[in-house]
Amino acid sequence: MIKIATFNVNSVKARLPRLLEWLKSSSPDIVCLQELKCEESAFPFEALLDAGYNSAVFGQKTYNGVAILSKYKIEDVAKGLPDLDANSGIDGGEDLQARYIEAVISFKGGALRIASVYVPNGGGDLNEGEKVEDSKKFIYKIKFLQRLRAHIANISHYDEIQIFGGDYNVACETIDIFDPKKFDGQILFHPQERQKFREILNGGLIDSYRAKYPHNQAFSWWDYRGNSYAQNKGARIDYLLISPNCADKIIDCDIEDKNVRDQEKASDHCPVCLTIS
DNA sequence: ATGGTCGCGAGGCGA
Repeated sequence: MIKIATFNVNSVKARLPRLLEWLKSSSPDIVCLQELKCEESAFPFEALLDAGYNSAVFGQKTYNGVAILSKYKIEDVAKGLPDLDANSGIDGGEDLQARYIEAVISFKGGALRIASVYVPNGGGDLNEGEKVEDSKKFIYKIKFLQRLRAHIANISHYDEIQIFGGDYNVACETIDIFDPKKFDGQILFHPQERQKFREILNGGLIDSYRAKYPHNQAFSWWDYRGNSYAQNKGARIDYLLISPNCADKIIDCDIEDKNVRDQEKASDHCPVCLTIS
């Protein structure tokens, strides 16, 4: 058995005590982290090594930043999505935002490819009369999802288990957001981003939590504002997407908000976990 | 309620 998790920590430095507590209680083997909000040089490698985890880090000052933690050796680390579309128009063709890291992890009985993904939020203030789907940030989000889908397709022929864990900033279906009518056309639940997310699933990846629990409503993120967690006004935007060859290996999936999201100095996200045989 | 609350870094941006 191997336990894999994804957790948007909203600053790894601010969250370090909470992260270490959770690692101890949950004891995942592999963790995808997002929103480190620090450069690699400031990442708490030693504290995590003391807790039993190796780290591979793609950092960035102030914003973004992704990492992979593992009790096992981390190999073949790749940072950033390959620029598969020369006309992506992102920072002149090269994406300078640290939103994707991928590696191979070997353990007793096998190996898997793991990616930590931080899809752009795509929201924010709009210019006068501007629609969500016309904003620069939203267009960047859609392009990122397209690039991610293309990369997943390009490596889908490998003979290995593949897991793409992360904050996708998209609630997939109406069950995945607390007020789907209110959020229809808004960020996190706009038809265009839901379509792009669905294209990734239709490309062959499986939403492991939904596969295990087809009808459960469970959220992985609650806004800091408006006392949202206490009222359970959240969304399921953090996913562990798995390759089809892993579908029959699912033992359990958990969204671990208890003793995490309700703590003092909590992230606005909670960990999502998957145990496979 | 065009608000609200975090984190970063030192004013405003991003989420």
